[in-house]
Amino acid sequence: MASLTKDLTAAASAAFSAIGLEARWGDVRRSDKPDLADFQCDGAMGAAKSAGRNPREIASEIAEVLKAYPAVLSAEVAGPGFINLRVSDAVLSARAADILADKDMAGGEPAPDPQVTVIDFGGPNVAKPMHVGHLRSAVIGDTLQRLLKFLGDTVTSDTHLGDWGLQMGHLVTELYDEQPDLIYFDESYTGPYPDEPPVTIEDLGRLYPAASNKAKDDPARNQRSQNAVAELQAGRPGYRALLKHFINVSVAALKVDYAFLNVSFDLWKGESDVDHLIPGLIERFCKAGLAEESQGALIVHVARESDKKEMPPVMLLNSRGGTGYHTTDLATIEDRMMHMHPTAERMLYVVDQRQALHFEQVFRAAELVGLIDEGHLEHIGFGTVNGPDGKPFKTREGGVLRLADLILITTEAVKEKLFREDASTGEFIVHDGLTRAIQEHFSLNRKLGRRSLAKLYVNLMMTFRSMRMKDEWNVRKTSTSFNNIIRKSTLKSEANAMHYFYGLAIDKTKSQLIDTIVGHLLKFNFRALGVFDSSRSSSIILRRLQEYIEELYARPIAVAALRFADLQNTRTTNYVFDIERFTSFEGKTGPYLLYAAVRIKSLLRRAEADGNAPGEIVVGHDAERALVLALDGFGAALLGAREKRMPHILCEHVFGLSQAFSGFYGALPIANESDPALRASRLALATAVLRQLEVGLGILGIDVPERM
RNA sequence: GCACCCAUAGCUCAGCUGGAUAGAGCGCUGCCCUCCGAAGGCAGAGGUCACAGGUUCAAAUCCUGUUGGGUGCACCA
Repeated sequence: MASLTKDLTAAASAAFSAIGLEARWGDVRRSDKPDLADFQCDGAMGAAKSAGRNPREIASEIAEVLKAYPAVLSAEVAGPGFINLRVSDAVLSARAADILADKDMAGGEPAPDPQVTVIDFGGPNVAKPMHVGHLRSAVIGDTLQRLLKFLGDTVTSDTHLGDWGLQMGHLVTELYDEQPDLIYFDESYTGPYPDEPPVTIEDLGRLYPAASNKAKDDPARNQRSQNAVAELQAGRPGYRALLKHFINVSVAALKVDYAFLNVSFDLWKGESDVDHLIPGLIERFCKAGLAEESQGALIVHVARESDKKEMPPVMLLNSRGGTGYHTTDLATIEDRMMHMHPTAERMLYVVDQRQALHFEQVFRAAELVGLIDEGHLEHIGFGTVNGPDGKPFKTREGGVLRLADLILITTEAVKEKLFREDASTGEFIVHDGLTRAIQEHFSLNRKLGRRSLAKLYVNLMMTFRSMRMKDEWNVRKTSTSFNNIIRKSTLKSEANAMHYFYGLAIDKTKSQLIDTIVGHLLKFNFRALGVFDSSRSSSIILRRLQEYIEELYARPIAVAALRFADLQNTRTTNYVFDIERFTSFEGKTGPYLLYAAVRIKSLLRRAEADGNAPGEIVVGHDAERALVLALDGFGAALLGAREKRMPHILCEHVFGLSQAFSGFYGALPIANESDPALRASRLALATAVLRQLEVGLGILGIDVPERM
């Protein structure tokens, strides 16, 4: 069964056709006014205009036809010619059951026109570390690949590394200046070259800016890099071997950041991979009579008579005989069209909006020379990530923010949110979910009773005390009251201190102990662990705690925060990066959505433990109706997001669904409902919501943990 | 200079193949935990949709112009 929206649209379209009007007027959507209707159709007014008839008359004719349709409970004409539709509770119940039964798509529908599609991520540059700008390409591109695959497209994703230009020349020459004796620079050497890379990722990060800065105001230095590129592109073996090392070292580092963000690729190709295709490609342009020489370069004119804007030519070869990204992009298109199985039908380039002109040029050139049919290359541009000043995000020092650092500060911001401090006692109140999660985590693996927790607490306090005494941490970072306690003169003796802390521990419950321990660890960012004797059992427990909090708890939240923050914005506009807002557990954020899903999981766990199973869905209450109507919109959201290549459409749906669930949850008992039939029905509804939420979030690259 | 994008609530943003009283989040005000995770819910205040014309029964949405902001314009990719 298709979605209700789709069914009703089909019915209305048929009704319009039946009275000799265009079917397109039958478009039905969710009603703007939930008190008046479930759905509405506004087509009568448009149809009336083009047919020269009375809109209300047409609307009532259509409404009459729709009334006979089994799914329609009522069809009323309102205002100038709106048709308000209501569907019965039985229809909503059936639709909900359908969605619940749909294990594969959770109520979505496959695309009507699946295609073999390549997604090009407009590659990170091998010479430069990934920065905030790459967040967008990674996250948007990855979401599109998940979305298209989910809807039935055959997708191949390719990082398309930037590994082929002046940047490589800079790396080669700067490395030469540092280590001229490396075997790679010996022209008489014929190989083989060592397997071990001569540089680390840190070296790359240092070499490129160094060379780039020097080259800026030293033309001779720049010339050296350009010459090195020419030699590299001409195939000098030592340089080729270096290139390979640079790429490998860089890719290894990139994989770490991408893995954190849940981003993966089918192909890790780069510009250098199509080098061998370039001579043939140039030949092809020449034979077609498209290439011409201009100012020492070989160019292709792509301007058209109808162009309003200036359209610079594509440069196949620069005046030094080198190739830039125009040429490699074209060669890459050729490569994909010739060598992919099945043959690519469409290519999406997920690259900064500022590259729009470049892609228009390349697309035109590709179409001119017949590499691909017109309209099958799409630039999926996106806006910049801005700082609070509304300008592209910069660090305090004015440099670009590295993606790795962005991930780090996001994770730290999440950890900050996991506890608050009671100002009067200096005790920590850790987020309820984390306490629960830890309790469960430890109870699964080992018995961690109140007694051992108390011991752990005392050990930790004693460690803090000794650190404090040695001034090993910044006093300002310590809470005032805790600082006061530790500085009490009576605690100067170790024996007294231990006695005192045991006293405190005895008064605490198990979860208070956990909160205090975890709060201190979060507050001091686990620094205390470093001074623990690693052989002590408390140290092992604390380390496992740290691992648990960081890997299994903070990380999923940070990923959700980061990905959702980026994806919920309209792809094409710039957005302001506000870490506090994104990591907030309140509002339209990743963490909120996770919370919504986790709460359902918790609910269902409880019901299961009580022996209560989901059953037949019987919709009755308004909150239930609203929830099913929200579920019904999934398919349209997915298809809309695919058609427009706009992930925020899916974000809107997922957020709206969790809001609808919260309304349902607040209005009605679910696991606590005493009537068994109602309870079973609501549990089934909750199950359907959870599934769709998990599927939707999964497409956004966000995994839902069991607890948070 | 030329071109493209943007301007909607105090803030951050949806809505833009024209449709009813322009939506959401944050913030603000008030209620709701002996009850399933209150990181929640419900209710409320808050808007000349930058400005001026035009098309239309109907404009935040389409057209023209103005102002203000961003971006790009062949040898870095």
